[in-house]
Amino acid sequence: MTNAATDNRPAPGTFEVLHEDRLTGARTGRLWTAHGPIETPQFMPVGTQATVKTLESRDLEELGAQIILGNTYHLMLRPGNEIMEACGGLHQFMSWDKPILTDSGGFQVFSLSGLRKIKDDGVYFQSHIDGQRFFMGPKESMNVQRILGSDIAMCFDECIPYPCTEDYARNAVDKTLKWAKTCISEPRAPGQLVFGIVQGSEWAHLRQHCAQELTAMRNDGMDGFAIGGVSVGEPEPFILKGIADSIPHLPRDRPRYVMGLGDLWQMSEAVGMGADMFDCVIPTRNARNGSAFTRRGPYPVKAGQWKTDLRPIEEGCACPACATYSRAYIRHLLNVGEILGVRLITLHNIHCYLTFMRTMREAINADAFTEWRKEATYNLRTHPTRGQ
RNA sequence: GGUGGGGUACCGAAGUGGCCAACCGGGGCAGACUGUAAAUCUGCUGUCUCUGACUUCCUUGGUUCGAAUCCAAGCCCCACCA
Repeated sequence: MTNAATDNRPAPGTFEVLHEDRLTGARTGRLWTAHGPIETPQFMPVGTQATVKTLESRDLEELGAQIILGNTYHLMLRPGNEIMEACGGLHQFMSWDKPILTDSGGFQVFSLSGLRKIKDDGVYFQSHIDGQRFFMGPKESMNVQRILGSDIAMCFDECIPYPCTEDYARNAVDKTLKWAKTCISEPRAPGQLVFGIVQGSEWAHLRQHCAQELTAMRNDGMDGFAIGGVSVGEPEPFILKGIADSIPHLPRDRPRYVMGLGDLWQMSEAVGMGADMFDCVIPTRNARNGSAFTRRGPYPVKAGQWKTDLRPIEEGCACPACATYSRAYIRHLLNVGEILGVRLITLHNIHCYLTFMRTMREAINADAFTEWRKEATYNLRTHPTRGQ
């Protein structure tokens, strides 16, 4: 791109709401970052360790990914700050020049709960790799994210497990808010945005309080807002409740990101509530475990019934895997443990997710979101056969 | 032809008198997976009228209250020797 084009770009953090649905909270938008715009609603593939597993940056670009995730905790351990700094940051390191969002390590407070101790100022972790002990608080997390040079840095938070007591949740919210204040005032990479995270578990008043307190920081460097502590093992109604309890208390003119949500149907529901961004390991992890996603729901490609089925993973799909290979072949690759099998399904699943979001955006722009969602719901939730 | 070793469920392989429908691994089948300690994990895998019953451990016959396990014969496989 030319300098002129770069110069004319809106400043990082600019969020244009392009179209709002009349019947629901759904909207389309465009969020500008230091590495360009992302269209919302958007799905962000997860590349924890500087790679969306099995894919290279070129694949992601060809699939139409507009933004991917990296992880502060994991990248701090390996390759570590020194190497990352020497390599010019995450974009240059992995040859990806589109936007990157980095998770702060807050999720590891949850997922590595057996290897950490939470204090008022941060978290003492014991490395899952070699047992080395280290401290990560809001300052440490933001420093790592500054070095990574992500376009969107997440505030270091405490991702609350489910279920938990109200007292525990209140305490976690207090810490998350206190840490958020620290996060927004730490040094940043050029143009780097910072998003705060709403916690509160299943208590509406805690989520409201957290959302309002974060919103109050919007003029002090809080560029966007996320909903955390959902999809941490709770039943689906609680996932949707956590989102519903949070979104009404977040500003309409700022991006809203539901963290970790990645069920297609759940995302369409969340968009209806006004959510703009999502990330999830489901399409990539489940691909590695042999499951493909389609417009009609997921199904196991590894299943023996496809042994001689010459159809692609999904009929009518335009992804590189479906363009060339049969499910019989891919099933065989999975069956014998060939790495290409999981890569092909990963390509397909990411394509499926990105296409799902693109058609959703088109439907919103065409004032047809409700109809689109009705059809998607039918296909995803009530279609009787899997894989057809 | 001789000597030695061996034949166990789809495959490999434990078990050498009762706790054996038979450890374990592979394969097969099914399920789970939501800001990635995950190319991982879990369950099932003789038959049935399935909280019980029936038929199994090369074949046949025998010993024993009781046999995959002991004895005899036969068939087959492997190694070495001629």
